Amino acid sequence: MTNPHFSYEVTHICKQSGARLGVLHTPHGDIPTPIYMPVGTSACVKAMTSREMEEIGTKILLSNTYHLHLRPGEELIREAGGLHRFMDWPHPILTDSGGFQVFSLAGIRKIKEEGVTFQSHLDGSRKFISPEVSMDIQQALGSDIAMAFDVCSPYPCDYKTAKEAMERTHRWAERCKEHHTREDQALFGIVQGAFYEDLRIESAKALSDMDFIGYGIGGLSVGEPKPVMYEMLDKIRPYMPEGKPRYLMGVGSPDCLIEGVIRGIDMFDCVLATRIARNGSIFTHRGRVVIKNGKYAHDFSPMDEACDCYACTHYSRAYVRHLFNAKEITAGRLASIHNLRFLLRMMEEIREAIAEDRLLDYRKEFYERYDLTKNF
RNA sequence: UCCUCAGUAGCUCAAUGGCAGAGCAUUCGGCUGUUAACCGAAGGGUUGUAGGUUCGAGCCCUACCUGGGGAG
Repeated sequence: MTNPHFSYEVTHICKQSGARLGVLHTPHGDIPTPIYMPVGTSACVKAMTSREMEEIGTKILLSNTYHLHLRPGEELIREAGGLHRFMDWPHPILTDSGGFQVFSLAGIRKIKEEGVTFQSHLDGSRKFISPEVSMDIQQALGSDIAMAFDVCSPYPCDYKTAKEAMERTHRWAERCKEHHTREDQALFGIVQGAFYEDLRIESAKALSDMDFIGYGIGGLSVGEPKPVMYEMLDKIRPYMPEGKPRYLMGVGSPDCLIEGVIRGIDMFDCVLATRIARNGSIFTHRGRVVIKNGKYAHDFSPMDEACDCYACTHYSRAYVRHLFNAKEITAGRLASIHNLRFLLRMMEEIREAIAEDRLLDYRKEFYERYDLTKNF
């Protein structure tokens, strides 16, 4: 199936690692892959303005069907002229389907074949989202990429439950495809199957047969050890369509980005960078730093001397630490600017490394300088 | 000078005569398709001082010290 608004081309394959370099063309611009997508759940990357998002090099960002449906509602956003205009982001947007919210808000929902009934976390009112409803909402929002409404299973998860969740995800994927009509919006299917190799492979094959424009890999990074996630990626890789973008959903620590790209992933999104930023932690080229710690009270060097972001070129650790200490709202803003820039720049480096066939060297250099066990 | 009230964790305050606590602050940790500017943990005390009563005193009694209020 061809769509005039979307195409994905692989431009280079790293001879050293097999990782791919590509470009995803969308109605709001081209996206170089592999790419990291900052998350703006409620039509806003927390603490950031769209101008700042552009300045740090964001190519595409994420928003969320579930949250925008509850507030302010997709009709208001349609009235505003669509999500791009509403939030002043003229570049690509991907919307998550709400499937993950159904999973993470467990306890106040009931999943049936038809769809999910749940209580709004905002006012307790009864709501219903089905594959069709999710498609309607995402089409009203007008994102460039819509995600299928899936069933995410937990970790650990027994085989029967995982299989049922996967099979329902497949049936729902068909319904999403059936109901999705907007040509200027790409629909991605989502591979599930928990942590069972055969289910993951079965899911990858089933989704491939449905011929989506791109594929999410869901249900990972839900509490399992990293090697377990990496193993799943290795297992399904041969069964993922070669000419389509692969999106590892919800993964975005620096080490996971590299490991994911090496395993053939093209797209990532993650709240980690912005969440830990607001809570006083930052990424640096040497590892994670809890910048609110007392030991930085007199440290007048930048958060990361190797960083080119606005925060690092203008402010010191002591200053940012003071802002956290004083509960100034700018603390979370500066840390967010930095953490997002850190990941975006790292992805730029990864793309360069792929182009120069030296991604394994890049990974080696990364682990030599980036201490996963200590904070500095 | 007298009367009166009050002195408990860095701060503001709890605690029938029966294991001395909370909130905030401090320190440290966690955070992966955001219900998160959030959540968790730890450190911190000769209960103003000195005596007394009591099996047992932060609490009751005496004196003193410090501070607030009042009278003169």
